[in-house]
Amino acid sequence: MTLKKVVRKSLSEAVFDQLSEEIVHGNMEPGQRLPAERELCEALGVNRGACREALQRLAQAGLISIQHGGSTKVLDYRASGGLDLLGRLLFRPDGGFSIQVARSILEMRAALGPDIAALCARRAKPELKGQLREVVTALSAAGEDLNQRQLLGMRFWDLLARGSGNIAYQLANNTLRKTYEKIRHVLTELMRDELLDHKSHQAIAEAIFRGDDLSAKHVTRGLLEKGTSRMLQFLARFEKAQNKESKT
Amino acid sequence: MTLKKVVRKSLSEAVFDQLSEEIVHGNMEPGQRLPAERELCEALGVNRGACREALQRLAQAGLISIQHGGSTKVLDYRASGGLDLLGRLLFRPDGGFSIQVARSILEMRAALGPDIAALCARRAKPELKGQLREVVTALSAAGEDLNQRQLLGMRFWDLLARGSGNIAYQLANNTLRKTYEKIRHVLTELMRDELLDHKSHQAIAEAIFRGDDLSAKHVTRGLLEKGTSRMLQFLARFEKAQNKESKT
DNA sequence: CCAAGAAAACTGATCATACCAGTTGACCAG
DNA sequence: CTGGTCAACTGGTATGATCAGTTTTCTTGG
Repeated sequence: MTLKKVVRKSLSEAVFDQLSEEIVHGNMEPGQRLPAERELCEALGVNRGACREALQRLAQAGLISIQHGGSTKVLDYRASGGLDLLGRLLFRPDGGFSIQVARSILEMRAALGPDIAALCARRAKPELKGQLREVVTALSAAGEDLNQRQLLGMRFWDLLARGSGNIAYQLANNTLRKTYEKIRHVLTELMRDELLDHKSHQAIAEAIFRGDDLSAKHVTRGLLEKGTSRMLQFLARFEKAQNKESKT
Repeated sequence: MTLKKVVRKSLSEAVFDQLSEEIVHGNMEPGQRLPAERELCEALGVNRGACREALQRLAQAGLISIQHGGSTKVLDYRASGGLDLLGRLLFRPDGGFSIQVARSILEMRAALGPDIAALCARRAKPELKGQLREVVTALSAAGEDLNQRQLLGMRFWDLLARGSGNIAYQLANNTLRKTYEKIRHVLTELMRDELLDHKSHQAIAEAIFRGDDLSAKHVTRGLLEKGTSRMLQFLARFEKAQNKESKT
């Protein structure tokens, strides 16, 4: 039996979810006016405070623009949204996930990963190296437990991002991790090869231990490119099938 | 005469700014309890609604964790913050900016840029190529007007990110652009060489026009590495001077 | 004395209502 | 056509009450 954490949603969060979903996947055009707060909260059956909290959050996410006295307008999320939108974009209303967004994430990962590893090799402090060693040890002990390997993989990348001394990488990694956590269970089998490639993970760690940035970058690139191309290949086939299906 | 847009801040935004500044640059430890809403709004002299709006936004930014019934706790922004934190991290309380954060941003830009250009060369549609051509034309007409070249440069990168067909790059670019807009005026002279390197910009555009991804990547890497290393060099000198100063 | 359970105190969540403040657009005088 | 006035609309602030969870404290039965 696997127990799942009960999610309790506040009203403002429910409103936020509904509106952002409507903006991202619905039929709201950029520039379109949102109903006035008083109308909106009446239509949604919630008090104005909850409604305002949601609207403020939407504005922070770059999905709407609020102007005192004027009306609230929908923005083009592609031009003003932040990286945290990835999670919402990835999942489609029908329950599946967007292949285009998944590809985007994989490409970004492949572009950043090697540089993160290289910087980590150059800058990591002894304490972090120790933690990294523990993760590698745990990885070699995890055997073929793919779920466990995914969790350790996240920790692996968290450490690399931290060790890179690059705060932008750390923050981007935070966002990507949050997105990954939501989708990793459907990717488990697809990532099998990458997850089981213990040799690469070990080689990256060892390159970092000895401060060999070039080697760290090179091995990381190999690991990610192999995993990425494999997943992209699969996604492309999947996409084709999906298109064919949607044409019927 | 240069007119600057008047900024009007709402109460909730002021509270948000103050608290996030306190968390990021102040002395609040992760795990520390925030005062209860009722105390907080009294201490700040604002109503509870404004206070709650700010707290909800802080939670969305990954700076605090709110729990119904329990108390609100400060999180470790390095482990849970999103990329939009960059802007706040970049600027220090004393008015200057953090060299470490600036370096991070430059490194990220250097890692992403070449891949963005390559993907754009592979995927850009005719319409986007047309817009890109206009920007390049405008750049060649801008002469040595560095301010104008900065603006066109932003547009240049916006187009590349959009043309890459990679939504993650677009969203990351949005965040980086927002940060850049806040600091670009102090970087103008420092970026002189990069801004005036019209040859590289033109070469990137032309590589994109003919779908030559490898060339686009290569030229972009050259442009960014040159600009980055120059700025990093300067920042390193600056950092040294700053350290020396802080020791006295 | 201790552990289980009830009660109290505390915290965030929701609600209703009133009023303040900025924007917009229609209208009118010059 | 310009500038000003005013009414209607929109978001912002304020207050006070109540609901709903969590944490702490205290009681109680063993």
